[in-house]
Amino acid sequence: MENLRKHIEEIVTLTEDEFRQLKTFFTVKKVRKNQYLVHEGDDVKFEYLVVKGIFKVFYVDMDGKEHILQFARENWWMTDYIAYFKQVPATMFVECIEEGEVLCLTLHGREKLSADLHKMEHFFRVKLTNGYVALQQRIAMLLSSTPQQRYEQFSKLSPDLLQRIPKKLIAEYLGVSRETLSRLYANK
Amino acid sequence: MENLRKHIEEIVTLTEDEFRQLKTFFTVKKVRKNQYLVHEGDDVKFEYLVVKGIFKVFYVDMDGKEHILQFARENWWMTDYIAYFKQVPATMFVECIEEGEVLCLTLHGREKLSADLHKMEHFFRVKLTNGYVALQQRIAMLLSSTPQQRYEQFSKLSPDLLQRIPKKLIAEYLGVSRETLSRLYANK
DNA sequence: TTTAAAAGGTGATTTGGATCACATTAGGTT
DNA sequence: AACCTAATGTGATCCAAATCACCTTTTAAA
Repeated sequence: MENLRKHIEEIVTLTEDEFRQLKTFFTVKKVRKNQYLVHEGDDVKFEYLVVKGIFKVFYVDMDGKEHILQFARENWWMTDYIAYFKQVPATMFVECIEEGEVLCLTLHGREKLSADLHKMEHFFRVKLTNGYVALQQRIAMLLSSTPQQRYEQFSKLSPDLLQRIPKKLIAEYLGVSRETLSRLYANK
Repeated sequence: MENLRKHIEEIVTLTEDEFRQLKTFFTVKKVRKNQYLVHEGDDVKFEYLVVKGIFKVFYVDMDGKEHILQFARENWWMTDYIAYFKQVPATMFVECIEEGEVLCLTLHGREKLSADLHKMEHFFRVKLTNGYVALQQRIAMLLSSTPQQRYEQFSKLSPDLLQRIPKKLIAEYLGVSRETLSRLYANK
């Protein structure tokens, strides 16, 4: 919960009272490797703030292939947002890659916090703004760049992930085959 | 300005006073076909709410090819959000496809409105939430679907655009070549 | 109404990656 | 340590879509 306060106060400052009120909306959950937080078909009750560990948000297409929408780590928020916001069954999975801990927040909690505390509505808006921009950049990348460029961009942005997680997953994130990715860094 | 009120009140209700205050932040601008609202390299002062007309948000890659991030029409918001939010030079263009009219809002105006009126912060958060979800769905599409499926999805979502704008632009939006797109609907 | 330019269609050719098929290595488990 | 499974690298083959080239049709402009 200490992290939570620090995380939020990167954007807005909270009084003791506000924080006391706020934290009642969050619950802590430890997660082991390979454990699912969200499974396709689920009714998605929570979004998660990662305190520790690494997670992937992915879906399985009609051919059974996995595609990763997001890697999440410390201080990242994640869930199947389509299901969470629209209150429809999940089409995605959220799975733990490296064991860790998350804070869980219900949609009701999120909306209550936003309504009660203007500050928190601001916090969520800023977060969404950043997320929106990041997604647009990802779309730009998917529309125009070659596997080579995608790989280079990824290694610049997340050099550590490159080491810590299987290359197969990186391929699923970049939208190239495992084999092609492998040949890329062989090439230089 | 009538549209503006209606548009905002789809999400929050405003008092007369609030609306009077709010509308001072917007300016009207008529736009002709082929006119640019944002040009690569620009300092992006505004985001735009489309009142009338059709617009495209695109960028030009290193090979000189255009890629369309967004089509915008009545009641859509648009700009080069990366440049607008981060206050860096534009890497994108916003160009008018069918003449129309937009309402312009500065980043300062947006932030002021959000700070002064909790309602408006809520409005923008809800809008961003929807936008975020839409972008995620677009990424999912780009990661997994075939040109065929992209075309079908697009014609389901925007059958009218299919008629009103050049197929070349649709190809640039879907991330397939003009020729491939042409052969797709020849096929059925 | 003529002329030019943009949009659209379609065959032929090329090609970047996907796919397939193995071999090798690294990790994890009992 | 032995065993099994996951991760990775790499050659060979294949294929969907890009590219190239050109023609027809539509639209807009002079």
